[in-house]
Amino acid sequence: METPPDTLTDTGTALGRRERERLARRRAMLDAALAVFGDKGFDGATVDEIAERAEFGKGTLYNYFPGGKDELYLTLFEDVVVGNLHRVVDATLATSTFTSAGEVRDAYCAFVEGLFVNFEAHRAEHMLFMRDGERMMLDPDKAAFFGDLFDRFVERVAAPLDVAIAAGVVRPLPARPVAHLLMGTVRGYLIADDETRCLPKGGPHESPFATPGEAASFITSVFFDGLLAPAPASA
Amino acid sequence: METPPDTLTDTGTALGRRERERLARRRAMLDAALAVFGDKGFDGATVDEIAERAEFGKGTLYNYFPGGKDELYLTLFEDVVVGNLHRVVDATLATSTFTSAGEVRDAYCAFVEGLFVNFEAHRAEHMLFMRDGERMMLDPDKAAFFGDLFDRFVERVAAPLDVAIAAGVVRPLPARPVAHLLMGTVRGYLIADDETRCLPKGGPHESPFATPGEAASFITSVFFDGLLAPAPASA
DNA sequence: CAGCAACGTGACTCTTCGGTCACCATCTGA
DNA sequence: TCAGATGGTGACCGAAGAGTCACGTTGCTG
Repeated sequence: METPPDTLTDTGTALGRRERERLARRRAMLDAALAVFGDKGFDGATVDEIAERAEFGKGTLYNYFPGGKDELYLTLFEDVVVGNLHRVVDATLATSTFTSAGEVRDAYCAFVEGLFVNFEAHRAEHMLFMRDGERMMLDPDKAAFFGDLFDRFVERVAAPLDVAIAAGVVRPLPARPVAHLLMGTVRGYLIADDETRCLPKGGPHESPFATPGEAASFITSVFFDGLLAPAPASA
Repeated sequence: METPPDTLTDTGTALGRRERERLARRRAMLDAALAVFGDKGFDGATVDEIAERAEFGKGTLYNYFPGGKDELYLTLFEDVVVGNLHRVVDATLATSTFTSAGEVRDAYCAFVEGLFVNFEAHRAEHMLFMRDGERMMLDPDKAAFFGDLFDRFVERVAAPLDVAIAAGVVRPLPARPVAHLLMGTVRGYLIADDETRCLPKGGPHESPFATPGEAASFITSVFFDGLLAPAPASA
């Protein structure tokens, strides 16, 4: 399963022991940061807690990440977006050719389900993205960085739609706005779903969908088939 | 235009001068808090800045809002949700009866457009909601408060759908999840749209829709008609 | 084993910010 | 005009947290 030299995950190949240990420590710090950020959000997290969780002194942490809190966050953020989200696209949308409506629907349904499943499996990472990404965009320097990452991702979601539109199986709507809308919808759904999690069980807040698959086909159904009842020809 | 004694906006009627001044000051503090929260977010805002902007001493502010920052925020939040959002529902969805697909579509299109217009007009308030509402939900005490407000709102968005479903003009999907989805979508759209605002003009991030009306009919079109091309009977 | 370099460490500093309170202004009523 | 109440004020306090640095430890080299 040799992952390509993605970010800083690689610990396997023939590096000196020194270097390997260094990378392992770096990794441990990122893991700890992820857990804490995911739990408390960016502002709520403290460098002390991250260091403690990683079982290192705070100074050590600054040796590895001179940029401190920000650098930790940005590194993780890039990991999440390029890592998880693109992996889901790869698995569901990358190789599609789309000659029938069913194919498009299925592909995007799988895509949305993939996002949900991935979200379940990497809740902390995604909460980072959901909760704090917004605020980061306000910083003019960082805005370009985040905008770029997100755009590249949306582009990959939109491209198959262009194919489907060209094939005439999807209405000729502007593909990028549709992709944006789909992502916004998924994001909105996940946030709402996450919010219910903090509330007392059994209340009116319970999510109506038991599995990611059900939630995904619900969204897909709305997006692809629309809300309106088909023309009442067969009354 | 006598608004009902909504929250704390009422300054008109026959109260003693003392009381009127008191309310006016309170109002000024809330306005200042709104501006600062909207600009910097909850964590970024400081009580000092709010007090300064309201042109009062910090102590005075605590005389009026003993609960401090939290109380200011929660008061504003309730204002936004019960005020703005419910007003939009009142204006677009409240009196609908729905006997045709066109009526439903139009009503929800007007609703979404109303949200967009309202958002433009009250950007600061809504940024509050968008950016920090999420984080507030994490606090178990406050979660119930927010969940309730949001639920009451979603309920009002969902109810007309039930009518339309009963009338057979909308497919029998679960109305509350659909309403949730619609709100999530609008929220996602607004956030994405807001993000582009911080980026250099003219880049690839430009919003493709010039007016709230265009954006609203785009969303409505996707939601009601779906993405799929109609069956190619008339080729 | 001595000397040295590399590196982890956490106590410390410095800043920021939420919240308090003793003090003072102003207004009221006798 | 004076006493007392009402209420605004900002200097102050304590907590919290980001980032630093002089020190100690480890392990390599001659």
